[in-house]
Amino acid sequence: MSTRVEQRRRTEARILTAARQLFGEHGYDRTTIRAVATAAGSDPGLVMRYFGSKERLFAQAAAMPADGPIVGSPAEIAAQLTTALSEKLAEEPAAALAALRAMFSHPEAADEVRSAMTGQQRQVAAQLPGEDAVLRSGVIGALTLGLVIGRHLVRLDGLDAPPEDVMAVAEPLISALTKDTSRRDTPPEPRRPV
Amino acid sequence: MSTRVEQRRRTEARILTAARQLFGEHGYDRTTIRAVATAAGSDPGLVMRYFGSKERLFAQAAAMPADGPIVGSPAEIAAQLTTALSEKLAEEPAAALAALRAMFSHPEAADEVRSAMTGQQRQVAAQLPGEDAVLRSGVIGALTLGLVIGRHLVRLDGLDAPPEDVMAVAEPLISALTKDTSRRDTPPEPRRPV
DNA sequence: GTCTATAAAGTGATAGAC
DNA sequence: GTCTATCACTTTATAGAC
Repeated sequence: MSTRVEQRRRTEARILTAARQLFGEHGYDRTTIRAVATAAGSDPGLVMRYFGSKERLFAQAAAMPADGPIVGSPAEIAAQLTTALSEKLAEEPAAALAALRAMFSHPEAADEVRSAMTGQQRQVAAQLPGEDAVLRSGVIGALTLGLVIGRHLVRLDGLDAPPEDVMAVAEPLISALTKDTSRRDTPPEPRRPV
Repeated sequence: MSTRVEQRRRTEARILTAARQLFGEHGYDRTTIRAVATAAGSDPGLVMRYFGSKERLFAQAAAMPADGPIVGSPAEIAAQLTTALSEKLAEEPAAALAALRAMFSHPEAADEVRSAMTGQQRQVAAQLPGEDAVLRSGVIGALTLGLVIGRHLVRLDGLDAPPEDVMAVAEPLISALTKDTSRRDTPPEPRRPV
């Protein structure tokens, strides 16, 4: 309300945005409170005062926005997973990227990512047919992880194509993985145009 | 030859093994020269004397063993990629895992991994049919990356299955990706037994 | 309330004792 | 040749000046 708390809210938001970007670029250890403060046009003491510790600042900056619940037939599940992935490829999800980059050196970040992914995978696996539903759901997770990391973090060759093009290749894979694999092995069938 | 250089060689090997494991577990920054020395039953000064710097120690410990050249028809390429992936899932490639974990916070490690993967992807893409060969080859890379990371580094749910089981799910995907996607979209066809 | 100065701890690297 | 002691630096976190 008052200009005081308004100003503080804005500073906090600036700090969080700067933290998200720096954690996402350099990981946990190499992102210093000093650098965050400078990037946010503030100062280290203030960052500590607002967030208490580097760890708590990270937790707020890298909180993974949970995808909504995924329910329906295999085809519907495939569609929802495809849409979610498509968004993650198109729009550089800053908080998730910070968590993803940091997870390889900062165990707390790994827990955050793992619990988010495990939650979704279990949910999906429970609705998929086949004895290997858990495994297939794990492969969907791996594919998603690989595509997001490969595009935004590692910048793998070929993955810098327009999101629609990437999804045109990924969608049939996800679709196939939502069906019972214990009775198939032939690759996708020819279709029409590109 | 002499016991002197023999002993030294063995100590160097012990240090390298310890370094690989620790870099693979904790990443670059959180692996200290002191910890490596202790794990190798040696001492920090010696590690520095042998390897010159932490960066050079890492470079030797995390050098990615290049996969052999990949050539042939799409089906042959798929088979070779499948075999290579299968090995990476079965045997915990210590050096590669060190490079993979470190790459997210240590740019030098990222270069190492990226150049290894890009080299292989370009090679594969050049031999695949279709306008989107580069993209499909990138998706193969992302899938491979996701599976290796998901299994060994992140321990994603469902990916702790026996390597053969994981490959039974992954192989049709790789096979599909080696074929021209610009004319397909239907998922894999039903087959016979599990 | 905001920021400066500093404390406490841990790092890679080095010099020199054995 | 091997290892101990230490340097120079950087970090988070805190205490207190404005």
